[in-house]
Order: sequence, then C-alpha cells, then structure tokens
Amino acid sequence: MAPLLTIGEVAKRSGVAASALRYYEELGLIGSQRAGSGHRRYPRAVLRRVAFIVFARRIGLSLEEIGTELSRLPPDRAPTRDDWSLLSRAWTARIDERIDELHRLRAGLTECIGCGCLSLERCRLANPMDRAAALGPGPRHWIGDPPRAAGG
Amino acid sequence: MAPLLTIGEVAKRSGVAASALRYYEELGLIGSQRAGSGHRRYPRAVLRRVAFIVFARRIGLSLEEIGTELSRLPPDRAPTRDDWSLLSRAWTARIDERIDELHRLRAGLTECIGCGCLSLERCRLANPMDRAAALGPGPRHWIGDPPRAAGG
DNA sequence: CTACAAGTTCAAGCCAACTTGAAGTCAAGG
DNA sequence: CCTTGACTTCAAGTTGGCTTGAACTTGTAG
Repeated sequence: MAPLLTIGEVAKRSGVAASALRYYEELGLIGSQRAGSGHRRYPRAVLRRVAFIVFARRIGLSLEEIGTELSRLPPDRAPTRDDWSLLSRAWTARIDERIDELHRLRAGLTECIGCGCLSLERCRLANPMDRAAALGPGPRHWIGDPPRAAGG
Repeated sequence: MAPLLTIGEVAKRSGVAASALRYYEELGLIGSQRAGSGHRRYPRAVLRRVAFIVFARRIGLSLEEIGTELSRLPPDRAPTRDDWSLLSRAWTARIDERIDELHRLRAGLTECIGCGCLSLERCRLANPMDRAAALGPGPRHWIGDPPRAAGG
C-alpha cells in the first residue's frame, strides 16, 4: 500500500470523479503534491477531506462555504478528531434548521394544501400572525425566507 | 377586485417574478388567457397552483416533476381539496425520506466525523454490514445513494 | 397628446458544479 | 520499441431555473 495515492485511486476510493477532484483542487478545497512527472499525488488524509466535502454537499453547503469551513482546519498539522468535531458541530444546527423547515413544509402540505385552504395571503399557517407579510408576499412561513427561491 | 389578474399582480401576490411565471407557462406548469392586447390574464386559481410550485420546489422537486404532478389534477374542472390532498400525500413520503437522510447525515457528523473515525471504507456507520459496498464507493449509507452527487 | 409604467417575444446570459473534448505527456507490460 | 491506459492542461459544454436585454406594443394618468 503506497503512502501516496494517484488521482485515480482517490477517485475510486472516494466515489468522486477525477475531474471533480481537479475542480476541488482548483477551488482550494484539497491540495496535492506532484510527482516529477507532473502527476498528482495525494496523502491518505485527503480521503477524509473528500468525505467531508461529500457530506457537506449533501447537507446543502456550497463548495464555497465548504472551503470556508475547511480553511478553519489547522494548516500546520494533521487535523485531530477535535478539529473535525469542531467543524461538524456547527453543521448539526444547520441540519436541524433544514429538518425544521421540512417539518413546516410537511405541515403546510397536510394542513394547508390538503385541507384546501392553500392561500398565499390568508392561510394561518402561511401567515400565523400577519408578521410574515413584512417579509413580502409568498408563503414565507413555510419556506423560511429562502435565499433566492422564486426570483430574488 | 377584478376577476382576472395581470402577470404583475400574480407576481406581487405570489412573490414569484414575472419572468419566472412566463417560464412556468412555457413549461406548461400554469396557463393563461390573453387579453385582446396579447397581455396575459390569470384566473385567481393560478395563485394556488403557483403556491404549490413554490412549495414543491422547496421540498426539492424539479420543475419537470412538478409538471408531472400538476398534470394529475383534473383538467376539466377546478381542483377540489381532495384533488390537492391526493398530490400532497405522495410528497409527505418524500419529505420524510429527506428528513431521514438528514438524520443519518447528522448521525454521521456527530458519531463518525466527530469521533474521528471518518473513513470512506471502514466506518461502521458508512458501511454497517458491508452491504453498501455493492453500490460502489463513497459513504452510501449516509447519503442514501443520491441521484447525481459527486459525478454521476 | 404625451409620458411612462407595464406588458410582449426572443435570444442570450448567469450560476454552480461539474463533465467533456482536444491535444499532449507519462508509466508499465511485453 | 510499442502500445495502452492513466495522467496533464485548458477551453468549452451541460443542466436547471431562471434573469436580463433589446426592441417593440399597450394601458393609463395628467
């Protein structure tokens, strides 16, 4: 088992295409050494980093956000379990938010659309205390005022 | 209160940009009558349809999927609460799936990355009974074999 | 009548996250 | 040496969900 991996090996082990790995490197999410030939050589630690990226993508973070997160890992030494733990803690909050939103959407589906009251303006779920109106039109309560849904 | 709405009115009331509404029409998700001038005129019912689209988008359906769903509404009469209810029921399952996935991701974060064992191949969470391996590399258990994450 | 806002079509642009293709280099087996 | 496959860079293409711009028409207030 060689100490350094080729891009093909990392691709196979991580399930991430080689082209994507090059792209991640271009964005600075991962790094590589080069063999004399110019070919990339990866330390095994890159596998954990890539796994983290896959995770984070699936949770819904953009590559830019992931880059910001990863940049908080210590550059001078291999990350410890505490380092990873630190990153992951912030995310559980984010996951929970999204789960909450899905619960709201679920409630909206069954209680609002299901009951036939789906209204953009008057539904009590969409606009429980007429506060959502301040945010503009649309079912703000359900969708949790998303970044750029529906043309922002 | 006029019986028919202009595109600007629908945009304001739904929170969806006029350009998006035209796009939805192009895709057949909504329809419009035309005034003699060529301007679009929408019956009020379109607001509910648009609300449904916003909902569905947020849940994670593509516009194509939404079109398929909407096409199941009766074309010959105004949809009843039962019609809407029928559509929405299928979605709660979908929402629940996504919620489950997020719970798995959350578990992966705290139990796996947090504990420092994040491995693409050997982690018991990633690969509880070595069955995930059949699906190919990557943390299949967490990500639930996504449609096209990481280069499909 | 004159502005000006709001509407129209059509084509093109944008963004993220990659993939694909072209054209060339490197490594390993026979 | 030759072939084959894995690798390199760089530019351009893809997909989804729109937005933007150009060029033009309609509707309305003063």
